[in-house]
Amino acid sequence: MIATDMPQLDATFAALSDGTRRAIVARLADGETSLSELAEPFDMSLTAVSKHLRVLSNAGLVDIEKRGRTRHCRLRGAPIKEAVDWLSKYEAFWIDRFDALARHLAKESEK
Amino acid sequence: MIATDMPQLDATFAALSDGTRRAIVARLADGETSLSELAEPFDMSLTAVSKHLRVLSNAGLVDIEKRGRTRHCRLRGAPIKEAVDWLSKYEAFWIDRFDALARHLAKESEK
DNA sequence: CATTTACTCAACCAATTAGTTGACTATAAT
DNA sequence: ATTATAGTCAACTAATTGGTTGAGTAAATG
Repeated sequence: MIATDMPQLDATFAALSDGTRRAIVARLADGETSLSELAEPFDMSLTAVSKHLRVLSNAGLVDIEKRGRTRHCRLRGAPIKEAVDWLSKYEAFWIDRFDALARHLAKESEK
Repeated sequence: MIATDMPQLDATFAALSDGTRRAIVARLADGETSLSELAEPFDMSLTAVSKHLRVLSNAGLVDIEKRGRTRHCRLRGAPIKEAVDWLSKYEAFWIDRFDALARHLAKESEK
């Protein structure tokens, strides 16, 4: 049998498969914010953005903290790291040749 | 406005959000195979696996070549690289602390 | 106290997804 | 020529997704 059952990875990749949610992640990388501020640049209802945020929250990508009447959102890195770790297993397929060459030469020059 | 429209990235992350498809990717990293061979370990119909493979193919993650009556499948790295490149922008959030500390110390010691 | 702000919640809708089965086509093997 | 293999295609189903609106709650402000 093959390990197909990795719900955290499912959730992370699914969360990142939507442009609005990736934009939210990008925004949160610049600093914590409230939902309203997050929603402002998007051409959709606050409810819609709230739902996207919940998807990110369920995937563990953002932390939502109730502070007074606003919700403070913070980016969490752990799931992103897990995704990168998974993708890294297939490095051989996506490392571009210049990179690969550069690394090879770097290793050589260490000797 | 924010760049939410990156259909290739949408497709790549969506394709990778399913365990069966990730298992197919993992299998193909070990070498090219036919659909039947790919399908063998899974507890689902050949049609179902064929559909998963089509999702991967549409996302550009695998290349399907008709060879006689079998389909030969090969992993393509470019979309994976694009995903890694996107995720790398948020490195600061997922680099683990030992790594981060090590880098910090390395930089300090350079002075 | 009244109002505005920052949300949540429930109900609904249309589109997509992940799976099934049954019928079909094309190639290879006996 | 017959049969088995490798796979596609169409039709169906159940669940999920991404969006909407309208009503409601909780906290800050006038």
